[in-house]
Amino acid sequence: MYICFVKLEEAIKSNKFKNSVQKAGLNVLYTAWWLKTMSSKELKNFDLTHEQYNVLRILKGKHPEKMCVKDIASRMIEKSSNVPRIIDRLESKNLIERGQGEVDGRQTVMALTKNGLTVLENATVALNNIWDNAISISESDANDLNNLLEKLRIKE
Amino acid sequence: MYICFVKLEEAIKSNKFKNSVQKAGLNVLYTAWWLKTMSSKELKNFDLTHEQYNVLRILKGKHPEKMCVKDIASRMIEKSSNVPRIIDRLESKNLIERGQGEVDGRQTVMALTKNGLTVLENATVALNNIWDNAISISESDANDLNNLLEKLRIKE
DNA sequence: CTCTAATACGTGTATATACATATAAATAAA
DNA sequence: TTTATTTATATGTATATACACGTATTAGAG
Repeated sequence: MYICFVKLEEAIKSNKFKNSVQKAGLNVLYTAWWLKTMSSKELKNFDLTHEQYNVLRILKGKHPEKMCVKDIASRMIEKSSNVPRIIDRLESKNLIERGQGEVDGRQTVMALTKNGLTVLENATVALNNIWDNAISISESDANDLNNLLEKLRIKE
Repeated sequence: MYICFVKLEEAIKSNKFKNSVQKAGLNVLYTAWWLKTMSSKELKNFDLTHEQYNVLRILKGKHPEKMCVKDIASRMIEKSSNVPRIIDRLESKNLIERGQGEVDGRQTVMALTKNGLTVLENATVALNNIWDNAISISESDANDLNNLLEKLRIKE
């Protein structure tokens, strides 16, 4: 269904790793690329990019309350995302409504439109389906994976 | 030293996951972003992007033999990388030398320059240092992580 | 051998990342 | 209050991603 090499060695045609830690880093990068590619293909059916979907999903977390740019940015997976520009595109597609903050005049606040909520919900169903079908790992293994990834990121 | 939230819940300010599998997917995406950001900051000292470094590293694998665009592309971690344009930038910085393929006239073949090899080697030392210091996981845990990631990508 | 199809690469476009800088509003300091 | 500083967002630039399409060259069918 999707390009996917199970073995990292096959994916990048190399088996020269400094150690297992370096291999794990590259494996995380490759797996992330695979997940993003898979998701993006599905989201294309809804005329959404991965990042646009992410913003919509974050907005739904507070719906129908409005959120400001900063709050959205702090919830993004990729912290260096340029939220104002992602918002531009969502607004031009009438998926969100944007206005000036009333309490703080510097803020731009926004919320999902009715249309945005519908698109998000449909996209979510499709995306959940894809993930359920493509990711073949048990809940227990997923828990182990979560623990290992958080172990990897620990700062001393 | 670097922005890093150990717990995913903290990183994306959410604990509403459909299940552990979904959380693992998001965790992989966040960890990949963290690794890339960390690496890019270091590579900036060598005026290289993550992707440019990746191409140089691939070229070194065959050095001093020349490689064609297709061979490089097949070894990239992110398969949708636009290799010709990454090459443009490496050539303009005199890190690689590019020419027409002799056997197959359609091919563009290239190899590291002396300067490119030096830059790559220095960047590699710095990058290995960063990874050794920032990634706090044992070889044994790294092996488990590799197995789980490859399990996740298995197609039935 | 000629014509067609496949392949390798380059280029164009929309969107995103990463980061520097600008602008306007709010807060703090004098 | 007036000024200085911080904060929230917008904008600009270089590079990258994702993908469509164009072009030249090779390979294959007849």
